[in-house]
Amino acid sequence: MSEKFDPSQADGRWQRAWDQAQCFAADSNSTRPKSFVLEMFPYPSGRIHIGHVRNYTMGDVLARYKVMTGHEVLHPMGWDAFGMPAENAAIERKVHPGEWTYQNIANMKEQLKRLGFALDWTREFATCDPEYYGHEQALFIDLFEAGLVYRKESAVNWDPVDQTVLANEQVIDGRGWRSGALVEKRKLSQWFLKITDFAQELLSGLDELKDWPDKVKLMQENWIGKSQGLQFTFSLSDGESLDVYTTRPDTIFGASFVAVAADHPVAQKVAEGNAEAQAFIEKCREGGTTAAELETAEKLGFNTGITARHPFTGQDLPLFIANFVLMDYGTGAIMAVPGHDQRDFDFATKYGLPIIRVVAANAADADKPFAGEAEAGDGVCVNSGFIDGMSVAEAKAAVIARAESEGWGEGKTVWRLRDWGVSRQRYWGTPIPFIHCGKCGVVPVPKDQLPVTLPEDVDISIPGNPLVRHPTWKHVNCPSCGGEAERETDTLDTFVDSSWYFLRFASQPADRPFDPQEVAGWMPVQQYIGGIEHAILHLLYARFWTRALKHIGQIDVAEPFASLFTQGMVTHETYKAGDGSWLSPQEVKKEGDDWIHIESGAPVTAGRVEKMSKSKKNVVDPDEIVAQYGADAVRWFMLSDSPPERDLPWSESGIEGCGRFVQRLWRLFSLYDAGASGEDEALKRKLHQAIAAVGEDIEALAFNKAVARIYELASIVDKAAPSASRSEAIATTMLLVSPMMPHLAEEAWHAAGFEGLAAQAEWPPHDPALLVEDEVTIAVQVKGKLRDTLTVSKGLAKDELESLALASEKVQRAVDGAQIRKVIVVPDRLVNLVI
RNA sequence: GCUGCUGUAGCUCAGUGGUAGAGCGCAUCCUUGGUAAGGCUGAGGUCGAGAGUUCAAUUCUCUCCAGCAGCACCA
Repeated sequence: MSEKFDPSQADGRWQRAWDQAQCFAADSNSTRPKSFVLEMFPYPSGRIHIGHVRNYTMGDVLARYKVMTGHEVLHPMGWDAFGMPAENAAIERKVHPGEWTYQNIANMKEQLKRLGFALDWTREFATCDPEYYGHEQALFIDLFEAGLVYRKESAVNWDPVDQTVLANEQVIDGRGWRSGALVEKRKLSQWFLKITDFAQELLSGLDELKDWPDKVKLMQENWIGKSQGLQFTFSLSDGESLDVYTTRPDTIFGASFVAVAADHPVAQKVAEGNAEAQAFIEKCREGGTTAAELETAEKLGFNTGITARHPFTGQDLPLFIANFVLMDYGTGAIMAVPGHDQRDFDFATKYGLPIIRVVAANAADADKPFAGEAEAGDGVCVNSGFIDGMSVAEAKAAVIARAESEGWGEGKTVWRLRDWGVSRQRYWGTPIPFIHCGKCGVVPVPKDQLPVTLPEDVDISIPGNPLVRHPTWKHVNCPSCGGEAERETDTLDTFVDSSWYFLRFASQPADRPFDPQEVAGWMPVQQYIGGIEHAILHLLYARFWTRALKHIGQIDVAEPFASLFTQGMVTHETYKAGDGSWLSPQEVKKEGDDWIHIESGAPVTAGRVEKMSKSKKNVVDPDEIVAQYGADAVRWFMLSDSPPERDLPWSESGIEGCGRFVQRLWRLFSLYDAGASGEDEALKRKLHQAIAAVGEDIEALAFNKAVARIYELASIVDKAAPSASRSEAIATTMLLVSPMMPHLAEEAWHAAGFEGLAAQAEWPPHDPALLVEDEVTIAVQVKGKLRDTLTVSKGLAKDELESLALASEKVQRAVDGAQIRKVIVVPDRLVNLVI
């Protein structure tokens, strides 16, 4: 064995060996238990960043561990390759988006390979491969035929300069993020997926996801936003009627006014003959919608002069147009109960409207005044006619029942979730496979004509969708009547591409999207790992697609990801110069307690530890550190220190320490001696405890704990005297670190003379009998304070422990002749003398 | 405002109803043919604050404080 481990030549050598042995190609026909380990596939932006390295290292350790514990593992990798950055790059660099994308994929694949990930590259694909998106088009048509896809006029953000629709996130302060043009609301015919049909399923399905973080489930629950209440109709004084929705029908007797949104038809009608109302509506529209603005925005209203008749009391309630009522939730109109809703309370206070108590802690408090704010809590109904004395829950049911029997309202469930608009007026996406015919309407492209591919000869540098202005692409004959027709020129939201890619990883027939049998063998994904930023959209869409495909009978699994893990970010310190510009960590140094700029000597502000980003200059390039320290040290660092779900602060000393530990293990491994003899019982126990603990930690994704165990084991083995037991411990340690430091493990395994690859070796079994110590240390306390310890054999009887404790000189001194009132003996743990 | 998570050594984190731990960092010493390094030894903790339960609380319960994150005029 050489004296140092040299990653620069060992890493590549073992990576090639794994390739040649096809170690990580998944066999769908294997009889072993199957395990599908998946990390969220990357967008091919050009370079792997450190967050990818952390994400994929975690999945890799689990995948390698699963291989070693006898599983047939599917651990694939691919590319979420459609999207806007490719179009932007095309504009900036005058290259075709496809060329740019595939070049990035080639580069990033090389980077991933240098990290030694145990990936099945035979199943690699990019979502921009016509083969992949062709199957996606087929699935889209299937969903259309099942009634889960429809078209509807919908208001979109339209950038008049770039001639495109923008996502909400791309509109900043009302302007297009790139053009800076004022964004217009435009009505366009858009494609939608009926995710709302699955709202209840997606909500109740969360309960079955035992191995998902509560945080993510809660976020999805909020997003789906189920609320139950009463929708009912007010008769208005102008002869019309108005529907309102409330989740608090129990407070209906406390309603003192009615309010509609500025965009509500009732408000529009009032504005027709009333300039003042018109001006008020305009003012409402100007209001911002950010959280901060909402926090401080004053409640404003306009009294229409119309009144609404209360269904129970017959009272005439004034009807306001109010800025805090939203058109797109419920019916866009509310009954306002100032006593029990803070917004209504603020409004009523401002406009001098009655504030009536209808819920109180008990009947005696029926006329208790309000303490300056609304009371939203539970209690009993008061001042409320026939529901007086009922609990809030009883009253809700009673009011709904009465409304239904009298025919002026009904119990209703309202969802915050909206149908998913998937139309994008973009080039670099999956073409929506439909044809518009003047005679036949919207006709799906016949499946034998799929894929509908993107034309290559496009000029993307001028604004607008190149598919629209392409000379020939959109002109086709109607598949139904044969007449002249036009292709749909919208492409699909890229979230569609990532909503079913795991199925394509599991099964890749040429003639259909996937094979249901094969999918059944692999799905659901046993462990999915990715960033928390996808907690809602991607994970909800993927759950929806899976359920939709089950609904139309294509697969038999309802939830795609049995277990989800959201890993933390990699962070780094930030530094700012006096002029506010960011400095990289290489440009600064610490002098005493202050930071200074190395070049100029000027003082520098050490900023927060933040997510690595180019703009803040606190990035570390994976390639550079792999070249410097080797893949194993980098992988080890990604796993050590922080728990995987928390942020990991990058540090120079940390990676150096990891590099040293790799060498330290190498020296330890070089002590392996097949001919050593002699038993070391104590070492054996430590070894078997470590085997069990490391395995448990990896299965629980507690990688930092597994790392700590290995540090501990390495110290113990290092200090042990040579023996057959020590050699066994050294060889076993090679296997224990193999999932985390696979290159070092292979090199040592090979140098020690073992056959085969460490990556394919069996995970060392542990002997449960060796997990318990045969000697234990007993604490001896006097009045709960530790006075002495005793080392005794395990399982010693209580009375023997007691007499041993009393015999202790230190204990006698502490007792100091006092009378012992009680003795507490916990076998194998302690003796406590109470005096 | 609502919801969730986190407070243990200088830093990053394990852990436990009964003796407070690891890595890094720091200090001392040794090695100077493992050397842009290796090793020995060591210092360092009111386990966020307070109260309760208990023979015994860092651990269980409650209250509070601080930090982080998500959601939010959702009727």
